Amino acid sequence: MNPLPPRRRARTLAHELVESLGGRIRDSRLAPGDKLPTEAAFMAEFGVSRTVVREALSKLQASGLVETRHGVGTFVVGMGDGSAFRIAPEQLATLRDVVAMLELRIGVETEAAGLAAQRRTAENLVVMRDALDAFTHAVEAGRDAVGADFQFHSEITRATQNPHFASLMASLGTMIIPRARLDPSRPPDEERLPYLRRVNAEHLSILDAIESQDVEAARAAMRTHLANSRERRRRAAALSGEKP
Amino acid sequence: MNPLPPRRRARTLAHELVESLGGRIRDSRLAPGDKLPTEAAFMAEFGVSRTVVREALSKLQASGLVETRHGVGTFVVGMGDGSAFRIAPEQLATLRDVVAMLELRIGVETEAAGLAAQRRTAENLVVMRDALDAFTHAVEAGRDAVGADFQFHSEITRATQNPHFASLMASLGTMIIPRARLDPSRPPDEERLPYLRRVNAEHLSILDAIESQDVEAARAAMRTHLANSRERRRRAAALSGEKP
DNA sequence: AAGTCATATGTTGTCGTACAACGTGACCAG
DNA sequence: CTGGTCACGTTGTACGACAACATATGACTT
Repeated sequence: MNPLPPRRRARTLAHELVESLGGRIRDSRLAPGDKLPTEAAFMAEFGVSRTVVREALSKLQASGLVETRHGVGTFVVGMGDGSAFRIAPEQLATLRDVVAMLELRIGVETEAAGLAAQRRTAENLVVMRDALDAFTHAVEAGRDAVGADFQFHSEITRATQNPHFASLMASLGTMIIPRARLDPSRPPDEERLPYLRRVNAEHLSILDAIESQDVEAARAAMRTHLANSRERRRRAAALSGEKP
Repeated sequence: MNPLPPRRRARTLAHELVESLGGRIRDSRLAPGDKLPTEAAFMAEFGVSRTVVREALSKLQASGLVETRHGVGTFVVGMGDGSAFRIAPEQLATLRDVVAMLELRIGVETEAAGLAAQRRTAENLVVMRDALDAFTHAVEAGRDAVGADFQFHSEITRATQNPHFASLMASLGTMIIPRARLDPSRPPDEERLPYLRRVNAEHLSILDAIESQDVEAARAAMRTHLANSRERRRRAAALSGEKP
């Protein structure tokens, strides 16, 4: 089966334009200082209305890629994603996007777990245990456990003593958390309880491996945990009739 | 004469709206998860047309502050603080920073190599081979091979068919490349040649594994390659008397 | 009475046209 | 040659209309 089905048309026309123009800038078909075609030219080229063109240019402006001068035109100002990695909210709209996000997390967090097993301090362990306690209490009390979950994963990246891991995880988390809280496919409490207990068990085996400084076990436990999360997400989406 | 004359404060109506709404979000008058008023409500409140309102919301979207769902409304998604992952240039000054960067790359690119082995297209393979050819020619001619090196690694992340990997790699690369070119600890050409040949050999074994769709071999080859790079970097730094 | 489907309503997405505001360059008058 | 004015192209804003989408409402079926 194809794990990444052909992209669905969840994107708006303006998004496609942003993607297309952003690509032209990144591969230097449009260099900094160049003047972009006029809005009318884009209307003709892409067969869309001026509304769409203007919204696309507006987004590029906000991203700092281009600059528009009234009565003159729009100009490329920089090669954009130079050193700025952020996940646009609309890139987490579809199941495909969420799975893609989890794939990246598997890579980053598996390695982080391995490094954490080598380098974790006593204090790191304390914070992790506190986070798992908070997770457990939240689950049993029926409250929201997303925050504690994120705190646990976040502390693992901190335990690598490598600021890049923690920084990347932080920027990922700020996009993931609000989504998870508002997720419409969240099952009712009766189904959530065993589900969350299993997540908790997986967390514990990660913590055990890190505490005993078993690098390979930590990696394996983290990979298992995130791969399971991916499958759970897929199943929940299938149940609620979400299209792939 | 001056291609970019001093920018005057081009205060458009949309800009004022962006400022106003951005302020409301930052001082928590609009908390994450809240639903913003409808576009019609904004038209009435600010006395502007829907065009302006939509452009303002579009910019806020691009800034990652809000998210719009078709037929539902616009929602606050974050406070714009830690939502961007960027690597400050001064964070690559010391050997420790470079090693830390390589550790992150090991996590990301090892996973990317595994996914690439599963999903690479014929075109991906062509680009990779071209990049390695360019690398070889540059090495033999004594020219700079950093660009070709980066292109090879970049194409691997693209072969995952997962845009997040490619995007992250791109943002990493723009910081790494200029550094590598100006690296003062680069050994003279006599020492560089065998060093670069070995890098080339490692690249080839990665490509072989990806081509034959051997996931584990691709992962292992990539991990070996980056770990070796880390050690080579350490040794070069030690020789030139750099402090850890 | 409960569940299911169609419909109504509200909201965002796209389109089209029209005009105003702004910069630039060309043209013209002196 | 100099100065100013004017026409033109481009972006900024406005208004109106309809399509696409999501949710709520109510009617209908069982």
